[in-house]
Amino acid sequence: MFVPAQPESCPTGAHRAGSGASANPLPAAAPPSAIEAGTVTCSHAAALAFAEAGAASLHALHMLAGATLATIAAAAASARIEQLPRDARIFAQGSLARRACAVVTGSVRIVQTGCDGGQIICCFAARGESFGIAAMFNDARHSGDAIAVQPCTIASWSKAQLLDLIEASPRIAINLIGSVGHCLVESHNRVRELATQRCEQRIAHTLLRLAGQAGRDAAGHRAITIPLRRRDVAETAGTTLHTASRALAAWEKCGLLATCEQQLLIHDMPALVRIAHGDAA
Amino acid sequence: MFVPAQPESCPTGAHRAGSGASANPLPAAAPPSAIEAGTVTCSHAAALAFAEAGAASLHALHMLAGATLATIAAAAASARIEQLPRDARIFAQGSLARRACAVVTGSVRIVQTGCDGGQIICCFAARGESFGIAAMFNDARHSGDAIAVQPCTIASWSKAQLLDLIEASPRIAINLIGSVGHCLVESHNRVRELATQRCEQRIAHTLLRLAGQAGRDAAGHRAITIPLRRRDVAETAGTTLHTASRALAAWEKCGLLATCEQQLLIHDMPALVRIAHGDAA
DNA sequence: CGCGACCTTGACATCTGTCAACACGAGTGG
DNA sequence: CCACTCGTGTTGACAGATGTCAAGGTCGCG
Repeated sequence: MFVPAQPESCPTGAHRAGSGASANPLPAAAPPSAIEAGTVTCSHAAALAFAEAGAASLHALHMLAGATLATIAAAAASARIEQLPRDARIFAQGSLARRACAVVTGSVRIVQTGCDGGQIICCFAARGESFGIAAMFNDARHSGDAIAVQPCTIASWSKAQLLDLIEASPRIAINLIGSVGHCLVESHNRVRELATQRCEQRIAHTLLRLAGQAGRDAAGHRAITIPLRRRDVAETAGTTLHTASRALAAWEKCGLLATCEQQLLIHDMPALVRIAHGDAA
Repeated sequence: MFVPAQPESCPTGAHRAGSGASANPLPAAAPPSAIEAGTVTCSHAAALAFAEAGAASLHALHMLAGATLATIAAAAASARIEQLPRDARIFAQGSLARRACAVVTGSVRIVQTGCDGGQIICCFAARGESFGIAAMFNDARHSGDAIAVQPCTIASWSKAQLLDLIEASPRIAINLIGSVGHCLVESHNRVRELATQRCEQRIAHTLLRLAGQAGRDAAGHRAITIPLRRRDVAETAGTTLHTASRALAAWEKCGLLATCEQQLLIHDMPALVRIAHGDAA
């Protein structure tokens, strides 16, 4: 359409395979690209349950916000709905983007690996959010792996199906522009933070963003509902595991936050905001 | 639509005004938000010339790629087309996104300023590209200033007009998703580079990206048609003026590239690619 | 001539990535 | 049951890249 050529940087899977660095070879355990291969991993009973709940659960998808009931029904009819286990790979970096995906339940992380082995987490997709959209509409390849952080229910549509839905209800396209646009704005914020702020500040920003995206309020604290390893925090904040670990350990020590079963609980939001602003330097 | 709340980070104009850092107060010379205010700065003669050329020039816009002649005519009919001088501000960070813009001629840079005064260039928009889209479809505020790098011709539509166009031709929405999606992919690449690569590599990547986006081949070299100050390179690569200057000066010294009237000429692409890959460490 | 915008260069401090070692729990196989 | 491996997290020491501070140079312009 308007992408003149493959960009010069090389985050593609093909390159990655050729890299000698191999900081993170693909986990042999993960089934390759469940969605792409059409490998439905849900049990029969679960499938039935979700067929019933199907249209109902799609109501909550952001891409269908404001759509008519007829549109939602049409979307539900053409959607492929799958249940995937933790760590399943939904699509692979470098593969052609054939399907648009949305998270019905669970959460997904999009991981990009550079040809030098450097990894970052592009973003997390939480309940209701779409992912894998950007590449599809450019007829391009996915710029990262999509991995199920938790057991997930994922809805997906082929490009043709999605185009049909859009033709019938441009509202979906509007929503998708908003969705991708929101990611873009966040990404630009991350770029600025990476370019101009300290590690500590960036980690704080990362937590605040995640708390805003997938937070749940509880007794006196706010919990990030996406399970996070230290490594995830590091790769989202654009630093190393070591630095992230140090910062989080220090904050735990002074009671600012706590981790409980890979869930982060933020006890003192104002303090975190202050750190993010660089006030408490 | 689906943005729960304003993110915790604070790149908005309002914050910026309150910041004591003020590394870069707004240039007093620039007319405030020409497009927003409807301040048409083109001469009468120029206006006439462009009214004639109007529909013709819009053909080249990526957002109208593949659209029918009728659609393009409709777009041309509702578009506001303006000529802006160098350094004009097309919209301001923090202002409500009311109009979708596209570059007919010239080029635009989108600059984001953090509340701490930190600045980055989110992206450049070259001929044919759209900008200011992401924020508009989220009913949000612009995440950066849009500044004319050169004298520009800018087409713009109100949200209502654009929605009408999309209703009539969903293809436009598809193109816009692709456009925003392409920005997103590039932005993720930048995030990865910032998080994992050295300054030199990032500067090299920056130049390669710009050469791909707005390059012109000439006798034995490739020229970046967007005028670039050292500072622009630095803020695009996510480093300081000083470091960027050092790297570029060194590369000029060994004949890898040259600058001529703010135009960068790359003489040895393969070498630049090698540096970007980190081979020539 | 003075001033501002832009660029260059040098010296230095320090943040943070890298290397290394260790602890802990879960799973696995003997 | 034990030994072992693997993934994950923590901590310390250290070097080096790069931001910061400082000074000066060039060019265009009023």
